Amino acid sequence: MATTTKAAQRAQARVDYDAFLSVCPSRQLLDRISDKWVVLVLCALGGDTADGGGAPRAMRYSELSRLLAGVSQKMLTQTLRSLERDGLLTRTVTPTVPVTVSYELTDLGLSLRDLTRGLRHWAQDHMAEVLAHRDDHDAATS
Amino acid sequence: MATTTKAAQRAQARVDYDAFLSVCPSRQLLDRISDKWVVLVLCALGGDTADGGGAPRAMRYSELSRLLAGVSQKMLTQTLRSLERDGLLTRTVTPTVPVTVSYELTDLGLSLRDLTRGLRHWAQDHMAEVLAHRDDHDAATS
DNA sequence: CGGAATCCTAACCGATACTG
DNA sequence: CAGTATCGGTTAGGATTCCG
Repeated sequence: MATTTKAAQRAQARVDYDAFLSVCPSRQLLDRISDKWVVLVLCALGGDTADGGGAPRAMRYSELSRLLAGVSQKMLTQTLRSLERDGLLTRTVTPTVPVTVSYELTDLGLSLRDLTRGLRHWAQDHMAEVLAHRDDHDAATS
Repeated sequence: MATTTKAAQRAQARVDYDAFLSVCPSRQLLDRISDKWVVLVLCALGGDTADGGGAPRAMRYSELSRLLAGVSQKMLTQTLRSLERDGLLTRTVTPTVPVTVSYELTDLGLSLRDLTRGLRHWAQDHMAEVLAHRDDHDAATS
């Protein structure tokens, strides 16, 4: 055995490359932010509906579920949990007869929402352009 | 058989819910943007390195590969292809002896980079805050 | 109502090997 | 150098069912 071993080389590489983006602490957050459902939940709770208007407001679980629709309750719950854990939203349980739970963005969550809103608007604004490029490319490489 | 059938109900639901966010055309773009490697490639080509400075510049495949490091060539190629297809960057092949390929952001890509840069900065700025919340939460739910 | 637990498939993604 | 092709492990994520 012994002799170099690819594993050792890989381990070394894993140390070397970390310089730029890999273990940068913001990477973990970036990964979290770059989650599809995270962005959508932020949009929903932030009142950033399709028309771009609306004020932030608390919403109940079922309300979110209905609004985001395409999401399974598993993903919704999972997303809400992680956002709560990170302090981007608060979860309030009201022990009424059938339990009532409402979610609301914190200041931290609101600040992030401003950015995700930008992403949404960019997507809307440049949609046509991107689709045009896509067609050109597909036609050229057919 | 016949009788309602859950499948039919689900099919109906699938039509109903599309109103808000599901089939909104910006959703497809949002999904693309919300990709980890897409954001990193944009940062790299946009000159948005860890220190936040730098001007956009063309980069070669191997250069990107080295800079992003954690990425496999499969993911890098795949990401670059999709970005090229969407017109966010250009791929230029120079038929030198060993082929030279360089990638550069288009205006469209640059406009998106401005947003992803914002995300990166948000992540850096609020990193500590998020981690603090996370600790609190973990301690409370232990 | 608002979840948690289970199962199970589809996709992502990394490692390897081969091409031009 | 800059890819493509293939295989396999890991995980995301959907459907279903049950619980407080």
